[in-house]
Parts: sequence; C-alpha cells; structure tokens
Amino acid sequence: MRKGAETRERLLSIAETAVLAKGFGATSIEELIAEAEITKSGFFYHFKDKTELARALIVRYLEADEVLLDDLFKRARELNVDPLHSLLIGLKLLAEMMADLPEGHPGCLVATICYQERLFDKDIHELTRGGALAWRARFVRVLEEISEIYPPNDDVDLVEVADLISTIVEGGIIMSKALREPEKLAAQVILLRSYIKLLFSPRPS
Amino acid sequence: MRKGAETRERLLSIAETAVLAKGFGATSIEELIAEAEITKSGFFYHFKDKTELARALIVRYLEADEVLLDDLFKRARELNVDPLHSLLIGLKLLAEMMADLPEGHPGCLVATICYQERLFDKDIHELTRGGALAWRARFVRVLEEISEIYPPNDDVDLVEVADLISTIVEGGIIMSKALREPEKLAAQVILLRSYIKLLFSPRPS
DNA sequence: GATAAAACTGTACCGGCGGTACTGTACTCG
DNA sequence: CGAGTACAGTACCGCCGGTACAGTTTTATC
Repeated sequence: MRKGAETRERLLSIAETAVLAKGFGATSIEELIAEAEITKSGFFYHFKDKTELARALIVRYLEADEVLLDDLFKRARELNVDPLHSLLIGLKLLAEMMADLPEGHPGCLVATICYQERLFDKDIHELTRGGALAWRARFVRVLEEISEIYPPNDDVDLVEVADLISTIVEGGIIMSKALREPEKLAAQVILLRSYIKLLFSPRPS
Repeated sequence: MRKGAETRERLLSIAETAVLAKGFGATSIEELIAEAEITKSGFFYHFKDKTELARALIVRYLEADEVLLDDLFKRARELNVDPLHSLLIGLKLLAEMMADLPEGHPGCLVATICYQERLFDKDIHELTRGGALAWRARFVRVLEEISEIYPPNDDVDLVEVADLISTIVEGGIIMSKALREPEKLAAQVILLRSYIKLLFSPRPS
C-alpha cells in the first residue's frame, strides 16, 4: 500500500519530466519503465493506459501548483497588508522563484496539453481549463480589492488583467526556452509587475 | 518541377496543422500521406526523413510570419508618423487579426518545438531562436525611437519590453486554448497596448 | 518528338512501441 | 494464516518510422 504509492509517484515524476521535454505522444511507456526500473506489467498495474497516466499527471501538477501559489501569496500578504503592495511583493517573490531555477523553468503541463489537444479527451481539457480558471479567480479577487482603493489609470477589464498574469508566465516560459535565456521568465514577470504598478499607482496630480 | 513544389507545399500545410494539433512526435507520416493522397515513397522523395520535414516546417513558418508582420506594421506606419501611435495602431491591427480567426489561433510552431526540445537537433533550435530574436529586433528598434520622444514612466529595459510582445502573443495563444476562449488572445494583446500606452504617455503634471 | 530529369508508385522488410491478456509470486497488513 | 497489494514474466498483435530499391508516369527542354 505504501510502497505502491511511492512507485506511482516515481513514475509520475519521471513521466512529467519526459512529457515536458518531448511531448506526450513522443514519450514511450518503455522509456518510463526503464528509468523507473520496473516492468511493463508494473506500469499497467498503476495506470490502465496512457490516458490515465496523463490524467494523473495534470491532477498532480495542478494540486502542487495550487499549494505553491497559496503559500507564496500568503507570505506576500503577511509582508504588507495593502493589497496592491502585497500583490507587487507576491509577483517579486514569484519572479525570484522562477529565477532560482538554474536550468530554467521545466515547462507547464497545461501548455503541453494545449499544444497537443487532439491527444487528449474532453475530460483532461476540462482539468486544464479548471487550472487556468483557478489562477484567474485567485487574482481577480485581489485585483478587485486593489481597484477599490486605487482606481486604475486605464479602462481595463480586471478579468483580463488577472489572465495577463497567466499569459505572461506561460509566454515567459516559452520565450525562455526559445531564446535559451533562463532569466527571461523572471524578467518578464518583473515587467508585469511594472504594469500593475503603473496601472494602479496614483498619478501625481 | 512545378508540380513537385506544389505537392511539397500541400504536405507542409497538412503537416503544420497536424503538428500544431497533436505535437510532432504524435504526428505520423502515414496520416500525412493519407490526407495528401500520395504514397510513402512520395513523402520520402520530398523529405529524406521526419527531421527534414520539421526543418522545412519552421523555415516556412518563420518566413510567412516575417512577411505578415512586415506588412502589418508597414500599414500602421502609414497611418501615423509618430512612432508611439504607429506602434499602438500596429498592436490594434495585430489584435484585430487575431480576433478574425474564428476557430482561434492555430498555434505557434516555435512554441510547439520549445515544448518538445528533445525531439529536435541544435540546428532547428537555432532557427526558432532566430525567429524570437527577429521579433525582438523589430520591436526594439521602434521602442528606442519612441523612448527618444516619450521618456518611459518606469525604469524598464527596452529589450524586455520588446520581448514582452512575443511573450504575450505566445502566452495568449496558450490561454485561448486552455480556456477555450478564442477571443482571449486578442484581448491580451489589447492589454499589452494599454501597458505601452501607460509606459510612454506623458503624465499630466 | 526524342530525351532526360523530376516526381512519383509499388513492394517488401525491419525493429520499436502501445496495448492486451493471462499466469505467477513476493510482500504485507489485519 | 489468508487476502489483497504490488508487482514480474511471457507471449502476442498491429501500427509506425525508416530503409531499400526497382519500376513508371509526368514534365521541361532542346
């Protein structure tokens, strides 16, 4: 029972790395079991087919993601009660976290799945959509709180601004990879911070 | 000679659609030749292996991309001589173009390749990097021109701002797909426009 | 209208992979 | 001690990428 869960975890870890590096379709079960040092039977004991592996991968990924962001923005909240400054601190912490990945961000599973739509069923797409909506909900809440205190300097939809955070993280990951500049992601998050600052900071009048 | 190029083009078109929808590794040569109505021998006459298909795909993609952007920002330039307003118009045209894709943006080949690094050789990665750098160069030029007239309202690196454009397009495509909201991409580009506006517009003092 | 090159088709084969099916077995928890 | 858990072993199927190579039709060119 305990050992089973451990093997499953190891399989998922190996699979996640492989999928982010080569895509889901190009990741063979054989290479996974070779690295995990188990047999094919062992694999199919844990996952009835490749689709179930995919489902388990995203569920695990989204859960870890949520825990990570919860923690990060809770810390940011503790450092400053003002919602705007708390968000700005949170974005700085986020950028620092990204910058601390020496090999660069390994990639986002949601993005991989979106770029291989036809390989996955509606079920899995619903999960990735849920992940994106969770980010949106998290930041819309904060942005509304901010805009009540600091009226925005431009006529923008707060839902769009919330989604911009996801957009820049996803885009930043790709740009980091494309340019082979691991620091790019953090730098783009800092630029997002600059936008939030300009958007909500009271103008000198 | 003429007919050969035509078949090659048809193959590339079919392959591009398939790769963007399923990833490179999951795209089989068999399905491509089935849709193109040729035989396997025909395929290998045009491309000596799958890797050469990949190379031809990006080269074609990047060339088309360049032509498209050249045209778009040339039109923007003709509508307004001021570099800031010209860029803002250009971004609006870009957003409109994105919004005109009824099924949403089909996806960016550079992103697909980045998310399947291990499948491609250094050669191909150099091509995608070149594509990203071309976008950067294009916009850095304009941004420098702008900042000479309108000093930026925040201390930002213009290279980062230039890369932000690519970041938001790449991220916007993913968010459009993840949320299944085709309009998302255009909306995020418009938000980028809002940032450029806030960054360079003279503050009322 | 002959000729050569271009643009394929046809056939046959290899090894790897996803997936299925079923049997056997070591470990472990109650 | 017995029942489930967590695998290992073996055998097999069909699809796919890739190779090899011979044959055939189409097309441009002189």
